[in-house]
Amino acid sequence: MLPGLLGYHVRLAQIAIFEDFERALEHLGVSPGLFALLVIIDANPGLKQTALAQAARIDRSTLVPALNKLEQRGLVERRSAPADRRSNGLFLTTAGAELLHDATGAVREHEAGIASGLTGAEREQLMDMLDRLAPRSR
Amino acid sequence: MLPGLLGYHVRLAQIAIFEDFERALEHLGVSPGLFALLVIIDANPGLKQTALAQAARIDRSTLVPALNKLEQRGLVERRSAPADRRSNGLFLTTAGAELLHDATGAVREHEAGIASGLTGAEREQLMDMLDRLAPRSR
DNA sequence: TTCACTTTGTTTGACATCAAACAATCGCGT
DNA sequence: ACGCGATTGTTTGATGTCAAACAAAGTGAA
Repeated sequence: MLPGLLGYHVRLAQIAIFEDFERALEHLGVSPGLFALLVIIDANPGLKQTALAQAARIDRSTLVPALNKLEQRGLVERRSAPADRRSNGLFLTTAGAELLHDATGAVREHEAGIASGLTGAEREQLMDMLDRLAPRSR
Repeated sequence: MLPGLLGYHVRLAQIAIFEDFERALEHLGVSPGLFALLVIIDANPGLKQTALAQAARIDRSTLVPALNKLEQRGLVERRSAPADRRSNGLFLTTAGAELLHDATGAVREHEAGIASGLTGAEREQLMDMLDRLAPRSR
């Protein structure tokens, strides 16, 4: 039964990919979730926490301890916005930008590794088909 | 950056599929994880807990509260094995088998829904490519 | 202006998960 | 027969996640 279900294969692939990602970026202390946060902040300096949570597809409340960790490690800064004293603008520190640079290189190698069983065209097609899955939920 | 990564697309697909699954089987109180357990027990009556955990790709310790819930709901039985007093043989009750039957029908509809944007051939190809991902981890 | 409603970040509670430690039991080698 | 190591199920602790509730701050309508 299970081997005929798309969700089963997607879940197994997800587990395998995240395990490989963790292994590839272990020396940098970067998980898939933290990497996504760094990438989004880097591309959108000054982003509010709520907006970052939406972009990263996690709950506002889940983001809080993650940002605390990144801030304690000196990778991200929360600057209270002058216009709206409720919200924080998020910025990468120099150390954060450097770590993101190193992590990006490691992620590229990881990506090549997990896709090594696929041709370039298959890889594109795979991402395309994944995006067309579960249309009701999008 | 993120939209070029396989892991990103797989994760989004995974979230969407599980959300749809939850919605489709909400009336039965069956999550993807519990469904997998029922399917595996049904196909392998008398299975030990450790073996079930391996088959379902979860930790032995994670299985304990899940089985407690299934047992409390009267869907699964733990029968202590006469040959090895450490282990429990797992069996579906009549109620468990009936629930699994209903759930299987709902899962078939769910599967058709999430795959509605794909042709049958694409669906097969998608599962095949997912299985060829992250070869280092298999 | 004032007051209800919304937004923002945070705290708390519930739950799934893994890893480590544990007692009970088993099995094997001597 | 005995004892050491492995196995089995469980408990405990840490982490990541969502949902609900909350205070502080902003917004808009009467």
